[in-house]
Amino acid sequence: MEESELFRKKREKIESLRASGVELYPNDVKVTHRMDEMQKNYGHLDHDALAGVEEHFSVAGRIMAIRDFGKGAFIVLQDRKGKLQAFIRKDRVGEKGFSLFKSLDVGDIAFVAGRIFKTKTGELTIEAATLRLLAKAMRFLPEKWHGLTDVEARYRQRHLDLVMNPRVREVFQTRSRIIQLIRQFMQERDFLEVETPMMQPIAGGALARPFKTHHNALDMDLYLRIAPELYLKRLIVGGLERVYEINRNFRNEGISTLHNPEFTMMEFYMAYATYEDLMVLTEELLTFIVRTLFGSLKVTYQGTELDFTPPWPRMTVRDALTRIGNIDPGILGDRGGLHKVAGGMGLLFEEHQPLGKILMGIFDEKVEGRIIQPTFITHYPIEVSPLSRRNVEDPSLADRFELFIYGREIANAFSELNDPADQRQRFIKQLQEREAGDEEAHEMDEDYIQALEYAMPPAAGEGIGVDRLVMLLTDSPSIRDVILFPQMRKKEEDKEKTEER
RNA sequence: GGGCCGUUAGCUCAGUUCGGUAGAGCAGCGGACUUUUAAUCCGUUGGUCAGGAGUUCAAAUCUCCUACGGCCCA
Repeated sequence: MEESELFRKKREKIESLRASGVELYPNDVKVTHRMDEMQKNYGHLDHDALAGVEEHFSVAGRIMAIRDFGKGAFIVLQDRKGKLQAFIRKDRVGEKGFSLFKSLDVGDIAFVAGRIFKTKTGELTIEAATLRLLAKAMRFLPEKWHGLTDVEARYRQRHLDLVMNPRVREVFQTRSRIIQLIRQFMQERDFLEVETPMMQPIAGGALARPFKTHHNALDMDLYLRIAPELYLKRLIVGGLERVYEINRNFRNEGISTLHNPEFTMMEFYMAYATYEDLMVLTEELLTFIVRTLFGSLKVTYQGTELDFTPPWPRMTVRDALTRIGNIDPGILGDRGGLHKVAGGMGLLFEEHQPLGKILMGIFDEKVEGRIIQPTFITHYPIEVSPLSRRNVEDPSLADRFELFIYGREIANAFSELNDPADQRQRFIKQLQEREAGDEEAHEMDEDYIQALEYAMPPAAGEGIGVDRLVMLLTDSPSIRDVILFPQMRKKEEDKEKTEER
């Protein structure tokens, strides 16, 4: 690619700097303080109080601004947690230090050591006794005032987004905190964190299209997992009783503000528990996270207040369809009526499709988006729940719930099906649907059935969509805002490069 | 998959209505300035107008195709 004049000049400037003996990328300084702790510990002191602080401070960070006055200047340094202004005076850093300063640019990484003081305008400032260049930037940062706003550039060059937008750094710090709180909560309840295969010979545990790959040495097709479920339940068979995993799932489907092909799921299984126990546990987990983060159970998401105060409403799929979706209860068991209603919404179902599937299609259309406050929806049709335990009173229903918040599915849980004979029948049903053209239907997994034949204790399990949870708790409108490197199409020039190879 | 909108300097954006020599701010470069806060002041460089084709005496602007992105719908 043709280099613009701007970059050419910059490169020449830096080469002459290198030729003059300035080390461009040294790594021999010790940083003693962080910007945010300095602001916190000394920001409130006045000029005279700071004059009594004898301590020397060593800080480093990216130069975000330079305000030059000839024989003195202010530079703004940014580290991972904050910013601090440094004052460079010719009569303090000396001739050599000052000429180094004159070569510095916005975007460079610099080191400053010295004492602190307050300026006339009341800003905490470190006065440089020592100034070092730590890493020279070859490229220009985006504009200081507007920053980087182009969403495509923000996702493709997340490093720049992170440099320029403090809010983005906060989102990912909060994401890390949320995951840490999940681990703390699960550990306190004696759950064991485990890792199960990401590459599986059969992509099971959910109804979705997988990514396919191939192992050369074994000459064997493998799938990136769509869920860890069947492996985690093998661990329940093995007697671990309480396990969880926080890891990526991969689904070969569309991309939207709610879907990324790889996304993070917290999935856990608990022996001797039912889906009803998990509703309580879910309330406890989320309220623990929300309360720790906000000190309150009320969170504003995109201008809407979400109230996490338990207990959260519980409603069956059937009731939700009639009360929230305004579907005539008389047609819920009537195939003809359901087809008509679904058709009216532009949903086309073939004749052989099970009733439960049509029901859930209507649910997705008419109900899901309208559930704003945290709500458990229970009693799912058995046909769309091939791994769930059957309800004792009504065998057409599963002992299952999903948690919805702000119109989105956040969690999915059920009492586990541990009867191997029933599990085999369910897989056979799924196979029939697959043969009828449903690519998302579950595959037969003999190995898993064999594991169940050794007896799995009664158990319940749940998956929580971590990205979507982080969206809610960071007020992020798109899943791409909470995934550091969301999936993007290749740019044209990259495609050409690939073809050249 | 469909609809709408967008892509102009390193960044943020005008310019497209109604075709007539490509603009601003920041950044950069040169200069002044030792307590500034988007520092200020003087001067100044920088463009494959996403890519391609077409219409036209003339296209950033009109038409078509392609790529990428955003929002909405499926």
